[in-house]
Amino acid sequence: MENYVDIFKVLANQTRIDMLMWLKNPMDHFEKPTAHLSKNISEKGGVCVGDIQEKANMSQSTVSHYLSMMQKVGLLESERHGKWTYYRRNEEIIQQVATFIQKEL
Amino acid sequence: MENYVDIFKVLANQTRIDMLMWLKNPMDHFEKPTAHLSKNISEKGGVCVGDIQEKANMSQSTVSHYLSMMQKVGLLESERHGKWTYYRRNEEIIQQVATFIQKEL
DNA sequence: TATATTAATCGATGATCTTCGATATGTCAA
DNA sequence: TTGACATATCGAAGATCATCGATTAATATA
Repeated sequence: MENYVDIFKVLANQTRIDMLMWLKNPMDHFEKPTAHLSKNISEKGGVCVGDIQEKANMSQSTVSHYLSMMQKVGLLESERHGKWTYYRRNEEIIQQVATFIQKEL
Repeated sequence: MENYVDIFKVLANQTRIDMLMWLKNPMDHFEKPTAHLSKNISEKGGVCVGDIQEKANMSQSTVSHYLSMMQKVGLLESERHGKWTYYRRNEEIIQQVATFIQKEL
């Protein structure tokens, strides 16, 4: 895992915070989040870049970049299926950040 | 209170994180944190800018600026006594940030 | 009141972040 | 194998951040 400063850098942006919250309950924020996925794959969930981009209303390159930096610090995990890359939250790391602030910071 | 993004911006810097941790247990990190303070004042604690600067080993202006931005977003509170300004943690806000991440983010 | 001390503010410069469009890469389907 | 589509990467511009030294403001004291 990464340094907490790097995680805070990633969180220091409203769009990226929004993305994290959208992914908390994909059904509430995306039309058909797993439309391209076969059932067994879609169990772990995740939303593809295109859907997130549409919601974020930013350029494809920016959204891809944001998602990749969120993954780099551990807040998200990704899985590629065919043409699509699905991103989902890494709940463990997110809780670890909360615990760090609560106990150590 | 401020937006959480602004709090994360403040936390996106190792020196500022260090400062927050030093202030968690001033006795462990500073010589005589309350040397200039009369007893009744020093009960609430706090460390003056000069002591924090010495520990941080950065310029006076940078340290003062950092402390003031930490205060602006609510992570610290300050109190001036004579020539000195004492900074201490705002535990409530800090816990609020932890809770935000744990429950809402 | 003049001076020393502590902290805050100002102005500048280099570094990093934000964001885009263009291009490259990977993958499916005709 | 050639397009079409989804995503990733590249390179650039403008904005914001990090950090400093110099100056100003506030306070105590000689």
